[in-house]
Amino acid sequence: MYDTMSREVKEISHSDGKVTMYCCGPTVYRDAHVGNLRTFLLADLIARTLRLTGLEVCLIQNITDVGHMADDFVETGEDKMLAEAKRTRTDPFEIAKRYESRFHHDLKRLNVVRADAYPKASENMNQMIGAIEKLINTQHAYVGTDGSVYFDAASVSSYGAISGNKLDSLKPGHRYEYTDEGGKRFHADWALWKVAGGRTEMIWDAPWGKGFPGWHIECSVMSINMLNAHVDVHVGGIDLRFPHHENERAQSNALTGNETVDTWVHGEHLLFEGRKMSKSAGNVVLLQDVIDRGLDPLALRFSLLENRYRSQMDLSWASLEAAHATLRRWRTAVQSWGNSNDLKFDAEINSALTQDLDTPRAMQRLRTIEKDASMGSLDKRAIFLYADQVLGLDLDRVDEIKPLPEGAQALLDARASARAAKDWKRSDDLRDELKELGLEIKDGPEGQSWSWL
RNA sequence: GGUCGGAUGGCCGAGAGGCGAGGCAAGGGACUGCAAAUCCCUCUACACGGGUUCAAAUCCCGUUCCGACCUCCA
Repeated sequence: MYDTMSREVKEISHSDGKVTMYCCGPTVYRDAHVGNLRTFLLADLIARTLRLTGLEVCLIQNITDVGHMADDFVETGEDKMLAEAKRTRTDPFEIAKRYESRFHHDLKRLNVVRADAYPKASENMNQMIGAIEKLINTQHAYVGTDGSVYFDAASVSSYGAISGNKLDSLKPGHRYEYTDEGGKRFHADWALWKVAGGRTEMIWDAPWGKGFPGWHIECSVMSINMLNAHVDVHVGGIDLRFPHHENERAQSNALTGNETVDTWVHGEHLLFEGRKMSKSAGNVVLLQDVIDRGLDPLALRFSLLENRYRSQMDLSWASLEAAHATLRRWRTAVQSWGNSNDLKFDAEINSALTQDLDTPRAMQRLRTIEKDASMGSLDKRAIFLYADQVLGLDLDRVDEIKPLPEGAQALLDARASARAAKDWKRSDDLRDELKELGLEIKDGPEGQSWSWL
């Protein structure tokens, strides 16, 4: 995989065949949109590919339910969680709980294999406080003049290694007006613990007074605690490269005394119809929107697989519809190739996936196999099923046998007789009626057949 | 200003120095009572200017344009 820090494609490390993975998860104050899901899918694809090669994977994905945007408290006036809570007049923990369960629901619909654990910031408060104390004791952090605790960026000499940002060039003034937050010694320092100030909700007791943790510390603490202080692969969106991962790296290395993360993998952004997804552009697309259009949620997965994770990708309804059509065609084909559950190793698919996760090449290989007249059906099916272990498109899915809606059978029979009598008008009308019940009618040489729309 | 990516046919998009990915859309055909589905065919491109090479979409230099990140973000 391509490592953002060394800027090269490198082998994933492991110890005794076990790979530890960490993926920065969602802040649960709203639904994850399809762009967020692209990053979560990336972690899934890496984990599945590693497992395909026989490695054992332990994946941890955090859930931020407190503290996000704490650094920005002064500028925006509100924490995202609390703002949403206030807007909907709901307890902030209720909001977190609701969106957390929706997050899991979306992942399931996208066939993302569950992580081994989903630790929450709010449930790791003591560990975070302990880590902050340790950072203070080792001179990496200090209590600022406002009572909050800050990390001393300059105390980690290699700060900036991931993003290429140097402390000097981070000097304020280029794009943003520097707003003095008051308590810091140095502009690049960031908060580990914010004292509550006027805030009354989502605050905890700590040696420095009631308050809440900074956003970056949770990932350091959870990854170190749950993965035995070493992360082989760390996954996240490209925008987290700086400052989140830069700060996380500084904290983690200060806590463990060595390079905690071996490979930093960043997924590029997903655009929708040419523009970055944002509320103001009005082009935020949720998985539910895809489903509401009558598309299989896995059509989204299909579309995402057709692009490299390191490239910006432009998604559109046209590409989702194309993916949906091909997905259906593949499932029909796989079904027509038999019902064996055999898997067949394919060198090209294997090398495409294991060399920096080249999913488009794997998909292209499947298209070639689909058309290859010299290959037998059983082999085709076995290779498709082999690839599906990573692609996760449910290629062997057989449409569930739902009972026919009431009256549908009578309509089908009536249409069969109408066709026999060459009463085309009536036949077409009946076809329309059946369509409204969700049945698609196809006339073939052996008479009519139907399938679910 | 700093750092990093891009630029490929109507559209989306792979490209590993040398027999032109693929998909979508469109047009034509086969099959159909019609439709749908399926199959066949057609449309053949690499931002611009130099360079290296027998050979460049691919490597090098320059130019133009676009995007991302640079204390909100997946």
